[in-house]
Amino acid sequence: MANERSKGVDITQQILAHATRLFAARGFVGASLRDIAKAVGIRKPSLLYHFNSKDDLRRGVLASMLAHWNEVVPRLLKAATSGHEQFEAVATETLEFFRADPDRARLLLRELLDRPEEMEPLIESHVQPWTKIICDYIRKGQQQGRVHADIDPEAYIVHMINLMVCGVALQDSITALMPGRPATDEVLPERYVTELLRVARAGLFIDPASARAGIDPPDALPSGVRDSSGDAAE
Amino acid sequence: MANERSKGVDITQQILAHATRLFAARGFVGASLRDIAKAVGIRKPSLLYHFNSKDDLRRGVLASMLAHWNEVVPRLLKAATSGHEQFEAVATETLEFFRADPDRARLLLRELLDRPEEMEPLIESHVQPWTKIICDYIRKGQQQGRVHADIDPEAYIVHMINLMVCGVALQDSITALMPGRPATDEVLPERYVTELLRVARAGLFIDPASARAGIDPPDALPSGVRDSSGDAAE
DNA sequence: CGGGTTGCCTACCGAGTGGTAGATAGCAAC
DNA sequence: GTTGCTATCTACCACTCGGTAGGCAACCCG
Repeated sequence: MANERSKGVDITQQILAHATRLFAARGFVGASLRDIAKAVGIRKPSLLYHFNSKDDLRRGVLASMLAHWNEVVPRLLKAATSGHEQFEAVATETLEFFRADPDRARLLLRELLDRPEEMEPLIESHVQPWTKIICDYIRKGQQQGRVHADIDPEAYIVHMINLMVCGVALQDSITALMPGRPATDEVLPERYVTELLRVARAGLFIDPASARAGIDPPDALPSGVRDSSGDAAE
Repeated sequence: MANERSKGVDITQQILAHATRLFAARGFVGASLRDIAKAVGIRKPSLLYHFNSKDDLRRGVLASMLAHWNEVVPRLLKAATSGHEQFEAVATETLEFFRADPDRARLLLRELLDRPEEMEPLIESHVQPWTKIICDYIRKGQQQGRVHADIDPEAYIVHMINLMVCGVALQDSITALMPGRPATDEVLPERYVTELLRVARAGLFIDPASARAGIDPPDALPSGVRDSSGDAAE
């Protein structure tokens, strides 16, 4: 046993991976340390050698997810400040972060339900700054007349995040609402995310085609107010 | 029922109420029978006299919620078939069902995460019929040119349900993203739901003002006709 | 070589879990 | 009174939980 002491993957990373999967699937209290250790292929005390307590493991799993999030942040920042297709880039980049591993969405969702007061500072530090940037983007679009004037930017962003996180977390179970599941298991998720992005665009842009053109990043506003025929704000 | 010989309120209903609250707050495994019994004011074996097992109690809680849902169904049906403001009525009626008791949303969300295969038939039987009705409504609106042609009706509905359920379930924790929380605790939820309904309208209607006018309910056109170029954009 | 560290193990602990057995008290009908 | 039913209780059960104690083998470094 233990011939391969220097296995290719760090045992700590293996523990984090399996813990993430089981926490996401069964919840924190529902996934026992024994089960996690068994999934890794070790005994429970060995697991507790790497993480001092179950709660320590939970924080490690959370930190691991946030570390992955921080990896995509540079691309997100670049996309948010680039000249074109800002909306498309930011939205799809964020969505793909969760789609790449739906356990991230499920884990985040469970933690928000179980420990909202503990998640609040994490949310504020990791995504609050983004909301400000996107709010500026939206308000600029409103000045240019490309974005609905009656948007509440902060609330809009919260709803879009909600849509992405919960949409991915519940994708398997909630698509039971959509008919034609048999034989279309491949294309259904695509329909699902395509419509999600369409809703996001339609909720933002007066002319959805503007989503691809983007909003002029420079502070100038030469583009005239286009097609503001029926502004039915409340 | 309503014999009222023992107590003013049926003890079974008290158990269901407290179990709903604790299951929603801590999850099924996180809420113990002792805690639920203590909340009611009885001992654990007394609770197990009314519900044969913890799983029996869980099914009872679920059945209780579905019973409440069935109470609003007639209003929903009336709203969906009335001549005007169909969209507004159905959307707000559904949203208010969860807003009236956010534990319903949290409970539903947790069950979808914990037991998706068990929730699937419940979803199909209780909300699948509604999606068909609303899909017809959307397709009719597309024929009339009031609704975006590139909507995927089934997917759109799933996203709106997702938005309402998860939006209410996470309202307290997710609004941490929105600044200005202090001193505005009263108006923030209103901003939140107002924007939610705005997103739903904007995702549906080409001219959001149509939401209040509604779509002509009489079948002016044969409903079998599909739109001409309804393929979703990529 | 020998001590120290690392990583994993078996065996065990107290606490808490869902669930059961059986006694008790109130009440209604005969 | 007696019987029977309902609803609650105390006491207890087997089991699982997170966590600890201590031993053991393999490595690193002097």
